[in-house]
Amino acid sequence: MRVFWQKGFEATSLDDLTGAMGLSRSSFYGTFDSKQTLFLRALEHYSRNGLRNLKEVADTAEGDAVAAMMQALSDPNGGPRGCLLVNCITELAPHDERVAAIGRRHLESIEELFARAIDPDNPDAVRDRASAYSSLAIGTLALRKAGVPADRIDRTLQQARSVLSP
Amino acid sequence: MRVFWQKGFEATSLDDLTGAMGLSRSSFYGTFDSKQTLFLRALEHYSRNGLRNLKEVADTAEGDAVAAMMQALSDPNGGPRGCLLVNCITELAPHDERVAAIGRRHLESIEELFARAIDPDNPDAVRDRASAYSSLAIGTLALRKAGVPADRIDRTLQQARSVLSP
DNA sequence: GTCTTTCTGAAACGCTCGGTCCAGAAACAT
DNA sequence: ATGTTTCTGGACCGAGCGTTTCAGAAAGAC
Repeated sequence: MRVFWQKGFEATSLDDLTGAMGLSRSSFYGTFDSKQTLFLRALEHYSRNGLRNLKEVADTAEGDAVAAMMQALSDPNGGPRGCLLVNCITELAPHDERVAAIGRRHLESIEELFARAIDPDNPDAVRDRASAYSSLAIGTLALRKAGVPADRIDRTLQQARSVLSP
Repeated sequence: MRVFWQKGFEATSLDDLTGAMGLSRSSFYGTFDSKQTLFLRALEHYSRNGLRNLKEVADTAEGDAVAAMMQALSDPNGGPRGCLLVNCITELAPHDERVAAIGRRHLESIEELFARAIDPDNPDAVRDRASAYSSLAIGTLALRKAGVPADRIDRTLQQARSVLSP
């Protein structure tokens, strides 16, 4: 998962994978069906993990939970290259429906977490606002990858939040 | 440019390019230095074109110019796969500073167009808001690529705009 | 016409890719 | 120790990649 995260699917070679896992090629193919299969499993794993972490951020945030979630999404500290699933959506979803489906499910879960954070009693009513928050956080990932300074991105998020808040 | 747009850099082969241009391999290498060089030129061309179009959308919009711009950015009708430059930022910018630089310049120009549309007299004062608009539009591109229905995306944009408006 | 320059189709180059194969090492049971 | 099963390093495969090369066609100059 970590290798795919760093390099993307196409740019990751079998040698990269076996090297990172300490496996020989034969063991690799004895354990996994193919690079594709491993990749899809890595995506599922990433999604589960990411959603669990985000939920924890939302639950343990002191003060504004939405702000904490946006910060976590927009600045994946430790994550080597933004959000793995967003990268994959951009790279592969238009040509691979399985990837698109995993990505769709992941994004919808994020929106739901936002909606619950905004209004725990009536999350359905704030669904569109939740969607706006998550789209905004995802958008800033592109800025970050392009090398826009972190403080400018933070100001953007802060500005958006202060206006989007109820 | 169109081929790179559809398939991304890595997935585009020399045969794809020469086929689309009606050139033989020798003519291709006689005209361009390499796939890389052609790619960077295609990016520059795309950026120029896209900014010109967006400016025209902003200038000729009847009613809310910001809304028209966001619609244009988020739904690249005719564009085969979202915004070429956003795709490239995701795929290549972390490993190629030249791509990152072109992307950064492009994003900054988009923000400036938004700022001018929001307040022609004092664009600098609304820079952060402009940045939020463009990040939001870019974020929805990911939703679209993942296959989220268009009407949901439109509602998201509308919701965000109505709250972000001054 | 002929000479010169510019172009181009096709073959080939060296390399890397994802995936397969198998002789033999390692582990285990008896 | 022996027989059986499980694993693995490394060679190998066919295919595709970006790039180079070059004989010969096309075009132009005179």
